[in-house]
Amino acid sequence: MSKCDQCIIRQFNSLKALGKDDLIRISGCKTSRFVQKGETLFREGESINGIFCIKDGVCKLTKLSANGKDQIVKLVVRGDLIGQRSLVSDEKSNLTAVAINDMEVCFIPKSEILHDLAKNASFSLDMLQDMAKELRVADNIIVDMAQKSVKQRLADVLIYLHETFDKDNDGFLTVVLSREDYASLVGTATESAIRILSQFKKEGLISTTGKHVKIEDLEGLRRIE
Amino acid sequence: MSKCDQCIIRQFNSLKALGKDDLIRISGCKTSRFVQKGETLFREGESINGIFCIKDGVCKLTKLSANGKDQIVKLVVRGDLIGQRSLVSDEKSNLTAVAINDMEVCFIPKSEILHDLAKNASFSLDMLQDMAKELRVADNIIVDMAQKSVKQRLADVLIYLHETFDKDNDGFLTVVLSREDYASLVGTATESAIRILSQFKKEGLISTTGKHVKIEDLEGLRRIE
DNA sequence: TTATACCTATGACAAATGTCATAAAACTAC
DNA sequence: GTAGTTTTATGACATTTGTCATAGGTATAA
Repeated sequence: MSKCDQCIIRQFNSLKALGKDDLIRISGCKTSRFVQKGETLFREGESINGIFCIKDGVCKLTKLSANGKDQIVKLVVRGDLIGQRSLVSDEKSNLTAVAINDMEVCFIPKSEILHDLAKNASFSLDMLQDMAKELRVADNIIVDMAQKSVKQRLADVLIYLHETFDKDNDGFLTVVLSREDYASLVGTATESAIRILSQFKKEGLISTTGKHVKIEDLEGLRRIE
Repeated sequence: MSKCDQCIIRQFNSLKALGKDDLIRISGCKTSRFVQKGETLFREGESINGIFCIKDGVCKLTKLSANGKDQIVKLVVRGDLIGQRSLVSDEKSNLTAVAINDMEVCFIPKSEILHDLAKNASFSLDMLQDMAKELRVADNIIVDMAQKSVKQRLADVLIYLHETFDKDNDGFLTVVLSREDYASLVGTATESAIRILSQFKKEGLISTTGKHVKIEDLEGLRRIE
């Protein structure tokens, strides 16, 4: 089993604030797990009792809305932690996590993390900063949802994907989302997402092959209004 | 000048986690301030360099959207703290704060709070929990913005106001918002908000006199879809 | 490979929401 | 109180978005 203190992933999240001895202690009780594409990591309403550290892959955090549709609240990528909120507020998860890729995740039980939160001020400050950042992003999403058109939001998502994820040799995004996922990210009907993506394709802003998407004209997407 | 350790307001926020000696130290450097209705506490992009504790009154936190409209992200009430995010992430404010009522606020400079964050684990844990809660609320708002109709969102806002704020002798809400504020809270055009409020009035769900609103049929509002 | 299920695409239409114009009401300053 | 200004109200219409139906593609497993 790999050790946390030798894991480069932790450089990308709050775990970097921990010292070597803490990391070794955590190594001893963490579990590692492979999650297949489409598999559910945890569901809304479940107690997670720990945090997940994403070693590889991508997953979507969704929330069931009043009308029965799942809405994607956030994409979580390699290096991110999930479950901090439920951990510190000692509540059940408000979100469902589903793998979009094959993933590799580590799970650190609650007690270990709480131990560090209570003892290590720089660790809890780091986590506080992380949450502050998430909150700022959430504020931006709220405003965008309220004020931007579906077309703009979809363009934003494409720009975000382009800036966040790798491309293959032909320039296609390595994250492959269904049209339903795109719809769920921007909060619209699947048909609307399909229609707008078709339009973007016609306008030469993107190209698609099946579910694979390539951004052809980033500046054009930025100009969408 | 009143002392923090004798202030009941702190029971409602993270400051309750501080001990008497810390509170007395803070008392010594805090400032107290009256803010008139309509006055701006701080603007998006400014450095706040501390946190505000709302002793009395209500204010709106808004964010300028790409299309130039102000969107209300949150209402902040008596007992709430503002500025924690910018404080811990050491960034300029991402929101503008404008008083909706006459307010009384205390301002605690950054250095004092950081001192406590670094030293007092239960204080920083409390603040962490507070932010976790805000984040959960933000997730809910994102989903609502994406999935609910304007009418539903406006009904939600009315229910929220009814549950959060006091009523006068005739049952009217003591918070008085302009139609523009209502529109900005749900993310719609002012005319749309006016139209829907008129409709609610016709249906007997609310009654209005000028800007004053009274919820007449809470259950009816909950049934809106 | 083929059958099957699922996903994508598109048209037609309905419903929701935004925009512009204008009038009435409410608020403010004098 | 009155004049002037802002806010609220409402109609008419344009635009956006959602819904339903249906057809064609694509992936997957036996």
